[in-house]
Amino acid sequence: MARAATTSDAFNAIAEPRRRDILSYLALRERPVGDIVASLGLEQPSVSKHLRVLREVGLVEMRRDGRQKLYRTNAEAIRPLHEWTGTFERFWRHQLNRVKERAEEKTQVKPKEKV
Amino acid sequence: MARAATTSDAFNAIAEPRRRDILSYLALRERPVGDIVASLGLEQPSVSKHLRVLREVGLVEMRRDGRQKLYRTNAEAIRPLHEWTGTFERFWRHQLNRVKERAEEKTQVKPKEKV
DNA sequence: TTGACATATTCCCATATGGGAATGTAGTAT
DNA sequence: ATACTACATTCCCATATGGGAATATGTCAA
Repeated sequence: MARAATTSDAFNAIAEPRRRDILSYLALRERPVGDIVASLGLEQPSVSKHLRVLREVGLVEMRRDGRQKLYRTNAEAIRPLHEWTGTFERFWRHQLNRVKERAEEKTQVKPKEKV
Repeated sequence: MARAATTSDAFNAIAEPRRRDILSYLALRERPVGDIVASLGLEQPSVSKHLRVLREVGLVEMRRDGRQKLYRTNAEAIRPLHEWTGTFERFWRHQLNRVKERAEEKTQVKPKEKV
């Protein structure tokens, strides 16, 4: 088997940096494709392809407006990623505490240290 | 250009479901490779390859213990992902509020509704 | 209809997979 | 040295890219 499709889930879809840029850009408000092309400096077909991937995993939504298509980020779809990464929060807190403790030990050992 | 390397950053590394499983497994405490193989039911070479990817982007750390190698998750490396996804939190909150508002409107329109 | 505009799709290609199988390497024990 | 254990690497291959170029589709205007 090769690598999983970029459309297999949100984790794969956001692996591409340009798609993350697009998501950030479209989070503020809906925009036509042309705005994305102009603002992010990508080729139009490239943007369309990225939008398709994002749409297939539910990360963006689209509505038609005349001959334009207005896209916007569906933040709800990012939430599971935030929650999954959040399950590690207590671990990096512990790691930080350990670092702090060591720093405090050092301070006790070398009280003359410059602050 | 093809797709970015899985080792290009943490976003690409966690796109693979098995690597996410490994990260969760190794977050609790350090483990030898054999434990991962036994617990997650993957082939040993496959686990070694995934661990290499995770190590190259700093998501796991390793120390030798006799003939074993003990791996553990470096939660700090997951933090940037949590923070990036967190930038969308206010947006999904807004979306939720809108859903709630509409639900409340409905309740006013139909006060006889069963609760 | 014809034309212009906005977006999407298709085709081609270099590249990077992830799995399976086989092999390599390092550490330990005898 | 030999044998065994624990991991890592290599080779092969089917598959899925993402970019560029070209083309197709859809919408509005005259």
